[in-house]
Amino acid sequence: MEDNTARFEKLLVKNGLKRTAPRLQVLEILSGRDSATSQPYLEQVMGKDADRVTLYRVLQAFEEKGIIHKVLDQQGTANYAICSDGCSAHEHHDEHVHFNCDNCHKIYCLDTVKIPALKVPAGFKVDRLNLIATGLCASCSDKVN
Amino acid sequence: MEDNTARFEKLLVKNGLKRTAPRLQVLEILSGRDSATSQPYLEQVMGKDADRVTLYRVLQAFEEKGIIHKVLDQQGTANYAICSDGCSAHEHHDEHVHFNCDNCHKIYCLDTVKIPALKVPAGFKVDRLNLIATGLCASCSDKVN
DNA sequence: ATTATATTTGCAACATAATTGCATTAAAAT
DNA sequence: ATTTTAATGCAATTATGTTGCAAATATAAT
Repeated sequence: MEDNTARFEKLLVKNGLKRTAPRLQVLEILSGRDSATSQPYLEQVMGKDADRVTLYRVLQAFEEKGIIHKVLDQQGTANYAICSDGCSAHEHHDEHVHFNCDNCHKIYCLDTVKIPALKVPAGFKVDRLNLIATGLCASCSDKVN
Repeated sequence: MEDNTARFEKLLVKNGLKRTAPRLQVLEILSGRDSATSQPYLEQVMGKDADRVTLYRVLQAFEEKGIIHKVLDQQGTANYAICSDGCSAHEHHDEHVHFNCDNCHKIYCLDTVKIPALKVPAGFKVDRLNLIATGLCASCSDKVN
């Protein structure tokens, strides 16, 4: 599947968004990475191809439509990853665990790991869960040993 | 136990920190609240009693010593809460669940709720866990009904 | 009590991150 | 082709966090 572009264009149209260069570029970059991508990184890679403000707005629009989801890392920096197919504007299915590596600082979406059920005190109504595990990723713990 | 001040002074001395007005004030404010407190709120309450920079440094020093711990809310804003007694500079015991209310935006430390054990893919080494639940707190879900 | 010291504070300047308004441009609809 | 609507880029502004340094203050030493 080399023709990502066509796929992305469809994705945009489906969500009522126009097919513009900055938007396609963001989708290309995000899809080409195995972990969530920080806003600063995107900004750096895109360079002068797109204004900083445009990037913010693209990310915001994508998030609202459920095309991408935001994960905050330990420092509170926003990181973005393309949502799996189940996501939509109204129903995010990103309740999987995010893994933040202390060494390479990548953020992995561990789609296979589900967050166990949780007992909360009476009266509390849980709507969403966000679990961030920190430590060493498989690749980095290999190198250390 | 109305004499918090004496208690706080001891806490500072124990951690090799001098007993200064801004530090005591931060401890007073944090201890008087039932949920984690955001940096902006602290800044607002302290007003011109302390410089913004001082506040940052006080919070940083407290965190390093294990006197308080930081929780990031959904927006990535730093929130602080006094650690329970088990905490120290070297060993934070803040692996409990934090609850972020959508309505009042308070952050509760649910000390009683433990994070369930987690299965991660081979090679990943988990060091710390941070689980944020979002929804309605007991007080707010009461009001709604 | 006074002085010495080491820490802490407050200020100024700077750096980074994010938002808003508005004119211009580009995409889609007619 | 023209119109309409959405998106971009720029400038200005606000929020957030950091650093260096001189002045002030808490504690230890005398």
